[in-house]
Amino acid sequence: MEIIGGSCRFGLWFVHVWWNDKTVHRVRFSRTGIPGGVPELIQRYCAGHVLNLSQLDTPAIREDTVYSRIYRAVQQVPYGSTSTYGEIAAGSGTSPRVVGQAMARNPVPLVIPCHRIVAAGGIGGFSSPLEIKEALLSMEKKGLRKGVK
DNA sequence: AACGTACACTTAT
DNA sequence: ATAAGTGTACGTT
Repeated sequence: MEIIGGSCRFGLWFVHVWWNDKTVHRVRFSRTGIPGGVPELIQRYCAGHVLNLSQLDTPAIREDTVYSRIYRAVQQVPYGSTSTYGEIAAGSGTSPRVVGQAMARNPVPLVIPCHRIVAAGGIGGFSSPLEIKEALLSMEKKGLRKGVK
């Protein structure tokens, strides 16, 4: 099946998604939108609904590699909570530094919620503006508090 | 194929 | 505050 691209709004940014059916191949953030739609789940997530995007399928978690193991561990982190690089490392049999690398190269943010992984002593980093990581976390926190919205 | 360097970190001085 | 330790990837020999 052919991969289609689309975007949807998230706060000040646009989320670009390349996907087909229930499989998401690539996600990235941008200041500008592109034509086309995104999976309904992602649309609703961006609108503030409390839902776990890890139910979406992505090739990145199917490989038999260290990164895939890490990504699967990251997907276990529930909406609105956070984990640390160290914890993910322990859970996937590697080292924190590697987790950082995996996050930095994450092809599908949101689907693999790398924004929920923070440093032991602070928020840690983010490839796109750190602002986005903070916005996502505070949105999730807010969503939990309110129940749904 | 080996080698050096770079990392979105951590833990121990 | 600083440094040593960590596992993997990537570019350069």
